[in-house]
Amino acid sequence: MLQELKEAYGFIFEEELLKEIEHTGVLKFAREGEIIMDINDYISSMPLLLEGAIKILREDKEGNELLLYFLERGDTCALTLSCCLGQTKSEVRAVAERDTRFIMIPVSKIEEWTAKYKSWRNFVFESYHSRLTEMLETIDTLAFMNMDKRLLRYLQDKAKINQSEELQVTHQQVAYDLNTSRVVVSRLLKKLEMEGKILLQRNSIVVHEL
Amino acid sequence: MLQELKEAYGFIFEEELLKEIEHTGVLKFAREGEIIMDINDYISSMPLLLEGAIKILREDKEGNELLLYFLERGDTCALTLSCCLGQTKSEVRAVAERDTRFIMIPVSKIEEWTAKYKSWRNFVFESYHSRLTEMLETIDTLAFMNMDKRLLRYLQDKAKINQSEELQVTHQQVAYDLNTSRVVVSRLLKKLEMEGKILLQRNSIVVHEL
DNA sequence: CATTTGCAGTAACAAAAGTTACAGTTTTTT
DNA sequence: AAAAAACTGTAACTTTTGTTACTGCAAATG
Repeated sequence: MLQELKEAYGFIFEEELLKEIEHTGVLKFAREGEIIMDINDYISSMPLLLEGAIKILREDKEGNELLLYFLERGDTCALTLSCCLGQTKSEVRAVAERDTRFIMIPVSKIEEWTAKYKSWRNFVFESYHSRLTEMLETIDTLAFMNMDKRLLRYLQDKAKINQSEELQVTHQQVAYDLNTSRVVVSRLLKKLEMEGKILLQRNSIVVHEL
Repeated sequence: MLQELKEAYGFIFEEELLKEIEHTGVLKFAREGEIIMDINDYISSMPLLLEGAIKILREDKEGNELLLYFLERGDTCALTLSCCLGQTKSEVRAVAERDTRFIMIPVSKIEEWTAKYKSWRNFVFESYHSRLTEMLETIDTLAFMNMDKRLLRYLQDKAKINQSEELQVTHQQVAYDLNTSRVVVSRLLKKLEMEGKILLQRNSIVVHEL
């Protein structure tokens, strides 16, 4: 585990903290599609991503979903952090976007390290900053962009996070993430294909403009 | 200043910290409508609200605006905090919703107190939590609600923050906050009036359901 | 191999939101 | 007092998004 830890966090944390993480953290693994954390779950530990990617979703009372953002190696979820420290339930759902490896850190250590290590404090604040920024970007897309732009942006983000131009998704899955309908997605995808920005295949979308 | 400080923050901060705040903080005053902090401003201090209310806005490249949330007594802006600590430019605009009194705390002290006072650490984390929660609510309204619901919710929030059922606003001002057009606002306001939820007058809207 | 299921394409229509234009007020300015 | 500016209401129309329904095709299943 130490080797993997160093690759993802060696540049931010000092040797001693890495050792502590290795010692107290619990290594976990989630298969693609697995729900790592759900809405209303009580959270008592936070994840440090080693490999893979996680998508964070919001849901309303009717069960409509919306993708908030992706997490990748070196990230943690500030919303989870916030839940941990405030002893509240999770406001979001975390789903493995790909097969994912991560380390879970218990709340007690989070607080302890905040007092003990400056690098950890910085990491925590940095995480809050990143997540706030990503939430702002999400708000931007919702408030200022039409569905066609949102869709293209989504495809580009997803391609980046999966490190592949070819996305193995159905139109329905895309529709869920964007909280719209399958028909709307099919329609706009066709338009994007006409414009030469993507290529449509059965169960897969190839994104050209990255 | 101490008296005012105690009223707003006496229950959260210990005596010693209150004294430090009184000593290093700079008391400021902003008239209704005044821009307290703008997009791309470099931020080196964070505000603690004593009296009044501030609205936080987002803007895109075309100049379209969107209200994110309100701050009131006892609040601080986690986005500002985040900017301070990360030495980055402001991502949002802060405008005095009413005449407002607040204390500005320089970055150096923010960091110093984070190490020194547990109550301050809690306050900082609590602020992050509140702001993340409010951003999530903003996202909910954008992603899951139609304009009529968003409008009613906006009016209720605004009435609450201004501690008055009667809002002195024009339809155009409402339209700016919700990033829609004046005509749409007028149309939906009329519908809300028909449903008995509000009363329309020139330059003012009376909100019944709170 | 026949059947069922899941996926994509598209038409036709409905609802929500945005746009343009103009009229009738009230308020402010000159 | 007359003119200009600001505010609201509304009609008519467009664009965007959502919904329903049906088709054809591919993949999975028995």
